[in-house]
Amino acid sequence: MRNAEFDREKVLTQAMTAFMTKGYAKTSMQDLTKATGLHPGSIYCAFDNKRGLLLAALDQYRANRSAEFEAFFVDDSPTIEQLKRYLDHIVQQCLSCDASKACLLTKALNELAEQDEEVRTIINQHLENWQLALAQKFQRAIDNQQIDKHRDSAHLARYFVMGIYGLRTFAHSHPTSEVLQSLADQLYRDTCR
Amino acid sequence: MRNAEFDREKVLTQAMTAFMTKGYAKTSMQDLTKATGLHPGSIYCAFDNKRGLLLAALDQYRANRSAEFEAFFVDDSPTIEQLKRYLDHIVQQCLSCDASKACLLTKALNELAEQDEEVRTIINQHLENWQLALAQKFQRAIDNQQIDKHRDSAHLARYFVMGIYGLRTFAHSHPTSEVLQSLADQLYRDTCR
DNA sequence: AAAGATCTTGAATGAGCATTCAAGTAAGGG
DNA sequence: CCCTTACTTGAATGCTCATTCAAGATCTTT
Repeated sequence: MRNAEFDREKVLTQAMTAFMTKGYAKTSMQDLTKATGLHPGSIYCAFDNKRGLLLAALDQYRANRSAEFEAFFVDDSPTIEQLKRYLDHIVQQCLSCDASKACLLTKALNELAEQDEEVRTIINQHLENWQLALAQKFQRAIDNQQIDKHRDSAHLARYFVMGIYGLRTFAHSHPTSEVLQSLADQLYRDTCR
Repeated sequence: MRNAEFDREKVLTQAMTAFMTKGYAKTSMQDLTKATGLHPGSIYCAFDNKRGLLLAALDQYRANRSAEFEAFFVDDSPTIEQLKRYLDHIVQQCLSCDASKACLLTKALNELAEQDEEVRTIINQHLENWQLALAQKFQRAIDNQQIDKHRDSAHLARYFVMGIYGLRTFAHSHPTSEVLQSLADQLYRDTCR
């Protein structure tokens, strides 16, 4: 026996960055060998092919974002304040100049949804889990009387998600932080009050 | 002298469809010759290269969408009702199964924004013009006391645009028409009331 | 320390890509 | 009605791509 020498998490993080920066189609295997430090053979041994590497990267991206999300909801401040801080965090991501401004899930969905049914299904599953997790937070805020009890948590979560999709697309035009923040602030008002 | 034999508008419409369906990178020149009926030489003669064809297609797409937009605002019904009908029209587009569910501008922006500064600038210019046109409609609605006079038309237009970006992304997960419509309805409520 | 198992290496492969260009074809002026 | 001019044609070009694989390296077990 002999174990693989590379750090899977590190490799996937670097692949994620490459895919987010150039998109799936424009990221060549040569780009990926450079980014990951792995030789083609190792990539094919570990991930089958380029598509397999994308799927693995998508999965790690999902896990990272999921942990990042839950971290906003561990303290005991009011849920709507936690939601506000989460939203502000996304605004900051959108304003950053590195690859993290994009969301790998939506970027891949945009590029591959019409071409690859399996990728579409996997990404939609991830996005739906995120939406369901958000709905739970909204429900908690409703239960704690921070949000009007007549509102529907599932609808609020969908609207919140829609707003974040919109913010991310809007960020491509390099708006000022004030403009982006004012959009996020209204999104917060329209969902949490 | 001798004139070109092909119908430029028809060719660009077919190229648009190809780019919207497969994305820019995955649409090969072979795809484009099939879609347009033109031979490679003719395409290179008329549009320089694949990128030139995209730019020409983007410009016609912008013109089509601009005309489509203005058509919603020619009658003399209240502006907010015109805005509502425009939004409902976009929901219908998002629900359709053909290539028209995507927006070529945002699709190309997502794919090329980080790679091609000129394309990004051109697309952002088009999107900003759309946003400005929307702001004028919102201002008209404010002037006619259909919308609270304390609201800012530029902000409302940005929020409306953000919502439409979000709706389009959301549509990739094939939601029911009820779900998508309820999101659009809230977007309408949050901007027009 | 030697054998065996598994991983790493990176050049080779063949397919598909954007682009070119020289030959073919048709229009319109004289 | 011919000749110039321009457009059309599509095979050829050279490049880049994803993928493979046989040789080499390294770890673990005995």
